[in-house]
Amino acid sequence: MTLNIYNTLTRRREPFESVEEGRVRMYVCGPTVYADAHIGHAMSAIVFDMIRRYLEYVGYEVTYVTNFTDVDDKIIVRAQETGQDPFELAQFYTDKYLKHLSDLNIKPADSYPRVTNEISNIIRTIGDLGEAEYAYEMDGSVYFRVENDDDYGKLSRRRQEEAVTGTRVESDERKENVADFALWKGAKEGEPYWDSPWGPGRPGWHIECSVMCLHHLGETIDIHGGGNDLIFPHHENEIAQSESLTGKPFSRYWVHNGMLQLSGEKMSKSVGNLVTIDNFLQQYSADALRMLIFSGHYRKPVAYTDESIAASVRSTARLRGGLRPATGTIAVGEDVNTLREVTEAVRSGFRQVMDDDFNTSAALAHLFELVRAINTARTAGIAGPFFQAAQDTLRELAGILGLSLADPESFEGDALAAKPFIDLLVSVRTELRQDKQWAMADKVRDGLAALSVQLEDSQNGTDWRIEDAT
RNA sequence: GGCGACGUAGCCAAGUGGUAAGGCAGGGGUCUGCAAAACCCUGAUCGCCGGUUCGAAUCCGGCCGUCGCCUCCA
Repeated sequence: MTLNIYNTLTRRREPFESVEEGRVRMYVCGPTVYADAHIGHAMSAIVFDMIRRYLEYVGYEVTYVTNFTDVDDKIIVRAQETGQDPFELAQFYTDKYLKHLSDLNIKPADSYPRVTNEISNIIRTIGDLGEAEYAYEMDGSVYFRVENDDDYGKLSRRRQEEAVTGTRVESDERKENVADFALWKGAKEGEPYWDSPWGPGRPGWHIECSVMCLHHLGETIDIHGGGNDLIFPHHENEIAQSESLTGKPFSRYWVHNGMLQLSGEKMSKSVGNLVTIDNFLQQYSADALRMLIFSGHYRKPVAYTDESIAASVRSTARLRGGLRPATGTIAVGEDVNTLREVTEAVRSGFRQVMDDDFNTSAALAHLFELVRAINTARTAGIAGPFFQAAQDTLRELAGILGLSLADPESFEGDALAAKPFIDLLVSVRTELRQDKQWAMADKVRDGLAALSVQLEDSQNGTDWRIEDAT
């Protein structure tokens, strides 16, 4: 079985082959840090985290780089509005975003380059582009000369003329061509700047990613990722810059995730229809968000609604239920063999569908199949190494999707503090039940349920767990 | 206007030529003092129209609808 990945560049699924055998270099466009990140940003980070984890699972050594755009127009505007220093503002949101990544169970990148740390490389690269006639200066700014790049538009499948007929692009600059874009922006009064051969200014948006890729990963990387709203102009322009400079393919595979939607349109800061990551995590678990995203395909849009997230919460709980401990002692026999077979089938099935452009939805279906087998086995009294192995497999495969399957109570301090009291109530209720005082026993149970503590009676006694909405 | 994606049961969603995975919700049942959890059973011919084919949700054409990009954007 080989991994196939849909490549935006060719609009086809292609067998995955990395430049260097056994190693994958991937770069994922990160956020511009000027405001709280929302769960649309989280979706992108989660999708590429899953891809990274899967690549590692199938044996690749992955070098994962994701950047921060920490100087740009929006940051400057925001800083002016709030009277803050733009660099402090960017630093604040960078730190916050890093915290979010960790809260969302996203594996740390190998490096997190920032534009402001790459200025000298950027200036040198712009200079090289200028020498090669791909760039020209005008009034202290430098532009990329699209006309000299003969395959410009190959990623977005757009021809230059078409960009012009859109007419929403109003360029009041005297660029040679309206499609030309800034590599270096001359600083206006009051804006942060760095000195350059073209005077004080700052990098354009696209050049940073080209330079950071080149600097941190090399001339040709394996996977370049981001949201599909970046295809044009951002990634198109990155290709133009990088390939004009090196003469080599910039990235072998271009991978783009679909947009997270709220009320029927793309969640975005400019529209204002957003749920911040902070907000989300106050109410739900990181697993629930992953479940929502992975229940569909990463390239398709995902609708965020009360109903869809509620369903994700429930299905996450179902998956987690597969990890409940064995209750019996049977370690051999036909039921054990069945469990073994299902475990193996699920393991290979999972891989097969993930190999097909990361079909997480089908992968989850396999996980649910395994959960059912485990639950059936538990009910049949199965325990021992094969029961353990089935649960380990569930944990491992869920882990590839970045699902922690952590019991919510384990990370809720309040629940931990309440534990002795709950245990006490449960033991009192057990005595009431032994005396067949059902009314009182039920009152205790209902009371606890109202406080989100769900009791479960079984032959081995009474279990309880926090039944929260996450 | 240009480029692109999508339209599958109440909801979410997989499935790229051979008679529709999975999850959530609902109904019935087993278990239980009752409940919860778990397990079993239960539902769709795939936006509409036409075409290709022995055979199409899957291919082609048209129409309708939704979304993305074309401007900052994960």
